[in-house]
Amino acid sequence: MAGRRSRAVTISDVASLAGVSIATVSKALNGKDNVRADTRQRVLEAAEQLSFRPNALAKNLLTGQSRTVGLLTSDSAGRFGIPVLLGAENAFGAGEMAVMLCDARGDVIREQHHVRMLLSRRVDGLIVVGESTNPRPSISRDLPVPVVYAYGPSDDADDVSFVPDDVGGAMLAVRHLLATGRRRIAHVTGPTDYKAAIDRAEGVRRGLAEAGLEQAGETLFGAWSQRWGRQAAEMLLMAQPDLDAVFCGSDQIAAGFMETARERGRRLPADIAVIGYDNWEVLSAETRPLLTSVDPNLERLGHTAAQHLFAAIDGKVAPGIHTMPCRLVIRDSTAPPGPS
Amino acid sequence: MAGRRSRAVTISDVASLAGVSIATVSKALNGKDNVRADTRQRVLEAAEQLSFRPNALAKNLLTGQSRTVGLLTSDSAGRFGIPVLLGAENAFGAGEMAVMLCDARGDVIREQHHVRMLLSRRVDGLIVVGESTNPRPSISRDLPVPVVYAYGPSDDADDVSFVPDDVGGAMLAVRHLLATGRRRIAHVTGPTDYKAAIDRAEGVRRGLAEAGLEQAGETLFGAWSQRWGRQAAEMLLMAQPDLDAVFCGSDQIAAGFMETARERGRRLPADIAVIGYDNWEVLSAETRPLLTSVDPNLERLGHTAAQHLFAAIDGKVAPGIHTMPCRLVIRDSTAPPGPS
DNA sequence: AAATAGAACTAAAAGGTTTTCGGAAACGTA
DNA sequence: TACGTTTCCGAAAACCTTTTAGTTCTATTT
Repeated sequence: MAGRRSRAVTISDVASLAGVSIATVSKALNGKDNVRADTRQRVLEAAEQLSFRPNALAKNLLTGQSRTVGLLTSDSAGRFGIPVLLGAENAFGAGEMAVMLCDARGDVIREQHHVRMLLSRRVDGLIVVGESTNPRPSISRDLPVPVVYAYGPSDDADDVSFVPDDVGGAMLAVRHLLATGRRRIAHVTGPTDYKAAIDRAEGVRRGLAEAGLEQAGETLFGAWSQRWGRQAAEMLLMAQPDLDAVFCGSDQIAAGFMETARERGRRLPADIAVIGYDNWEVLSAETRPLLTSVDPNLERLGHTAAQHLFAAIDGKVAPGIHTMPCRLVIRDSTAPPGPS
Repeated sequence: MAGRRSRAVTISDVASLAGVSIATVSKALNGKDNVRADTRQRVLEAAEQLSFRPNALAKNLLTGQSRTVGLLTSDSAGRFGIPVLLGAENAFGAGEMAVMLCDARGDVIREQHHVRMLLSRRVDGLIVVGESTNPRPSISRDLPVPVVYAYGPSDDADDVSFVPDDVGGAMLAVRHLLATGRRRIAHVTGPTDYKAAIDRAEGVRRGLAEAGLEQAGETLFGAWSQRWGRQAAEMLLMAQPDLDAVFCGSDQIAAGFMETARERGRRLPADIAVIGYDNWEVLSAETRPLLTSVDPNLERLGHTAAQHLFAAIDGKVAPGIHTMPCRLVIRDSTAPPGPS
């Protein structure tokens, strides 16, 4: 066990041991000029011997920058926050930046509390991760540091937001279905109070319009759950017996749909092709057949958000809502009907 | 947008505005004695007016404590790390503690890098979250701060580790199956190189031994996936036609098992009861019937780990591996066979 | 040998806060 | 008035590092 509360070793300790001034130690350790090679060597050895680590607190106090950003999330489950965090950490990684993670659990009070705490620690910037793609109240007003919104955009057009291109993602899916010969395409998605559901439905409309086709029935709005997928399958298979493809608004819906479709004797993907959304490997890599899915590229989104936060810290701001392209991960559930 | 690089307001600004010394401001703001009520009021108003936030960097430099802990995780997906993080954040929350999250992605070099970075920032302690319950190399040697291991224990018995009680969790499951009248119980679980799989199998053995019963066939070790659950179901239903319960080592395995069992015409839970492990709501709340599952209580584990880290920071260490009890979440998949 | 240029090094200040200690004011008592 | 006691306030030190401006050393040139 650790915990010896022995006073931490400081730059002066290194200086005494090496027999030089602290200024020289600082320069030697930071690779600055005007230090003789053998002196630098002596300092390095002394530092090594004492296992000296410069106190970042002191350095940061001096420079006024903490080399830290706050990541404020609301989705405790981490479904969307985590990939963004990973991307951000990746972008910062090499640069010795640290991420302080705070989960507000959808509570405004807690969020304000966290913001205050982060500000008093002098974070250099903030990334706010929404729990959905619905716009959320801005917190940037009167904050002394730049803020970047990821996944859920700010409702203030002057803020910088990065969101996945749900319309484009849905179009990718539809185009792929059309390219593999499907023509009677239905769409099952989540609740109407999710912008993601509305956007994806719009993408379907546009994708089909491009090809001069009609959607097979109205978009079915429900929930993001597997259960709704099963329920929608019952309805669709009954109402539209000649359906040859379904684009689902989430992998969960798709998993549910496929389960019921199989039970009802439809061959997948021969009779009906299925595409999901989110490319949540837990599901998409476990369905039968393996599920083709739209991947919103969240890790890249986080990466980009972090890079832009960097730029904003340096004063280069690019306000507005930036939509980030999705990509389609093609698996077995959309193989062409084929002769097999 | 924010980003005005106006010099941050300091305690001196407040002092000037209130017409007192900075010492008085400090005392007034921190609720110390020896400051007259009206003076304190004046200071508070001045601070409010300038929206002054004390610079935590300066305070921490002085006290030598950063009121920050590092959370080092290896499971990028966050499957286990996140609940632990939430629990830890909860435990710290009120106390103005902050969490710096670092993901090492299973890379030793990256881990060391992160540890160095955290130490130079003078974190008060470290929580290390393993990616499995297998013991992992200790990092506590020669670290100047206390370390607590969560989920994956340290291989050094002098360290403090908190792990879920997998043996006990499995016993809970078996006892529940026995209590609902099941007698021919099989066990399907993950790969043998996971301690979790071994432990749960051991729990099954003990649970059945308590009741003087034999396990229905050998434990089937495979993978943690749904696919393996389906495969195991094929084998089990063939080899042991009179099976009346299956305890699965993960919810994914259970979901796969149930899917195939249904396809093979078994009525669930009438013919066969099923229990999963992890209580991963994404799955357990979506299976048909809803899945009874052992919940390893990870959030509580994280909470406890954080509390003990606190204690360790204050010098109270309790070395050893502490196993934390699981709880059984009973849903429909284990309803008694009943007359219905 | 002296002068000079350049390299190598150091003293000191700065950054914002808390805390200690000494001093001043206010008040009561003799 | 003189003195003691509280009560309140402020000056200054401490935390640890980086940077600036200045000082000392070394080597080269005259």
